[in-house]
Amino acid sequence: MANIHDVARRAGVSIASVSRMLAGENVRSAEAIRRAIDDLGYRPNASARGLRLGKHHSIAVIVPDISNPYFAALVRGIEERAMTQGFRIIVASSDEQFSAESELLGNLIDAVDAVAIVPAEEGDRTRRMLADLNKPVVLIDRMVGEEPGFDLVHVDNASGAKAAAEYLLSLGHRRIGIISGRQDTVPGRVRHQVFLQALADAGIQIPAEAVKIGEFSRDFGRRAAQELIEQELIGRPAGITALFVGNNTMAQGALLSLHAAGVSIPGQLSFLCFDDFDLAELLPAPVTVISRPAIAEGHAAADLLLKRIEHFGSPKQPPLEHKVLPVSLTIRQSCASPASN
Amino acid sequence: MANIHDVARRAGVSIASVSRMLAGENVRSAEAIRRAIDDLGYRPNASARGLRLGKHHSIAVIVPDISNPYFAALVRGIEERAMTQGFRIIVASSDEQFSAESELLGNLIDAVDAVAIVPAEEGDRTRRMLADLNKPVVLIDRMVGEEPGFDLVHVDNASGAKAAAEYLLSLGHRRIGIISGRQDTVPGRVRHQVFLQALADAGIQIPAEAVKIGEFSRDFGRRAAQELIEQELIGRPAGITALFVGNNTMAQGALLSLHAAGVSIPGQLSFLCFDDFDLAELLPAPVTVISRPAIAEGHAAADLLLKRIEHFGSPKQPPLEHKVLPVSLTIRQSCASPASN
DNA sequence: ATCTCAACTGAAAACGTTTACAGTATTCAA
DNA sequence: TTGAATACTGTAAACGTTTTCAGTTGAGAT
Repeated sequence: MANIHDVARRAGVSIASVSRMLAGENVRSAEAIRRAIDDLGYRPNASARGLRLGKHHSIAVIVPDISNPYFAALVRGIEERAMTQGFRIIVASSDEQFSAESELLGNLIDAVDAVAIVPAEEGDRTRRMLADLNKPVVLIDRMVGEEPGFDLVHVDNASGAKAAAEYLLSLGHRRIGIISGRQDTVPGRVRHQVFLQALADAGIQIPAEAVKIGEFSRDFGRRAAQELIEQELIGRPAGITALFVGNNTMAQGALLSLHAAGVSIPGQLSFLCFDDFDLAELLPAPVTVISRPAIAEGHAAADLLLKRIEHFGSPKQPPLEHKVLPVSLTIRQSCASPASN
Repeated sequence: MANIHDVARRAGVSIASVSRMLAGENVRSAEAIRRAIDDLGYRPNASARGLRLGKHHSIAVIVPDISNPYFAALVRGIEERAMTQGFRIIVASSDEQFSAESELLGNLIDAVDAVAIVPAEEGDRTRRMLADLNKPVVLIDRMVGEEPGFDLVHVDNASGAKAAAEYLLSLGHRRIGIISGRQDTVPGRVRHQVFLQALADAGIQIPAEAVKIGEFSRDFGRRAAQELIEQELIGRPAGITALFVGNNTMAQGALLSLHAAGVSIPGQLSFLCFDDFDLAELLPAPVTVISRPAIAEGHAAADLLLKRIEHFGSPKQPPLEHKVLPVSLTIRQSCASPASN
């Protein structure tokens, strides 16, 4: 591989001129240099440049699982925006594990200028680890402590959960079940609590046995719905008439169980979940959802990061931003008024 | 950020000793060095190391679109395997465009040791571009020319298409429609031709108007099915009784149209497609598919690449490998015998 | 013809590593 | 106690850039 010296020699100039020409400065022999570069197929060495500049033009993106369509879309959004500024993204999946996450970051951190992360854990050790990185960080979707000290991109979980509750109430539901994700995460907790609060405000209390809390996983969704069925809370006169599920993966699992048990939606049960998903509209009962703008979240995260990278190290940092993106209730056909009984 | 000199000074040794200790060699002052490293929080600089070694421990992964669940799973497979060997992956989406792809690669190539790619175009210019990279390359899912000169990971498209045709024939279908992807790609071409050939072998000919060829996109699938409906080829006595679709995204689009038109599956039309997809089993008629092992493809690709990286530059390269992974017919409920009429 | 100023140029240092080489300390045998 | 062999150590060069600093060139004004 040709290096800058080869180019300089062939063009009959010093390496400084080549470097300057590449940087866009005025150089007398620009034409000769350009020709030499073409002839030799020269491309500046990224490591050398990174070493000299202390920059890498890369962003680490850590998500729990890249094969989850929501995170894939998020990554795509970050990628789109970062690319336009000449940044590349290095993607890694944490598997929702703090240990994997911190190891990943340890390996990656020297090769990137900034980190976009959907943290596995929202505890203080995550905050400390990220702070120790000493690089720009943007937190997506989740939190770490009260005052993380990083830029934030969230969706409006509270409004979404409230809208869900009010929609169900407006249809006349009074006995409602809920399947929620981990309460040590912002989306899990906010969606859960706001939904319950909105019901409480209307004087409705959910019986404890109709509340399921666990992992944000398809498998937990499946098991939780299965339990509800076995508890005879679904499809019975005294059972629940509506079910709210905290995210799309759990919802898919729940749907699997409900389907297997032959529960008719919305006939026997109204179904509503957070996060849209592919094909939601094709199901026997197209699912009504609170949908969120995953790609836009990625854009927002990248924008925040890019801005911070630009000013990093300088005395006057731009103020921390907390971007909250709107969600919307997408009404399809999985909810109906409860059969009067 | 502390560098190796700081560590050496604090431990009272030369930088060479620190470097050696880090490399796992025997060093008398290992303990002191370890302590100094901890105290200072020293981490070797990746750029400097990359510059010196000419290695980066990264793999570029180029897919058409990371937000497509199939590619996301593929990436995950590559990631899983690469990670175990201490390699990171740099992901980028080409949007199915050669220009984007080559630009991406131009930017990335100096920062990676190898490339895993699902090429946007299978033409010779792609082959040339990849060959010019002068780094290990593995082609996934698609081809570039007859003799690409790279390692290959494919799924057994031919067997899958054949199995699909034979299954439909065995159910008694004789008038069959097909929606296929771009014929300038291996998956598009092989699936299309083998399916047709298998029918031809049974003496069955598909009428030209029941053959739709286009992009591997949801939108094309939607339009193609819509055309079929408007041509009155579906749901009419003389129409087709079964439809084979070349991949999952087109299938989802087609399902959208069919659903909107109120076509009952498998009552009026048997439906079968290549590639499994999330929720396929939850649809009103759970879709029968030819499923492929996306994660395993990723593993295979990473293994090939890792092996080649290891031997790169040395005189005796391992021979080029072409790994073909099996697919399987997953029978659900979208296919039935045609109503006799 | 001379001077000033602007515009450009090149040599060299620096970024943080790894490693060849030459050197020094340690061990062991005699 | 010496010598040879072994084990470790440090110096310095190299990787390919960017950038400072001190020139050099050329244009324009006088």
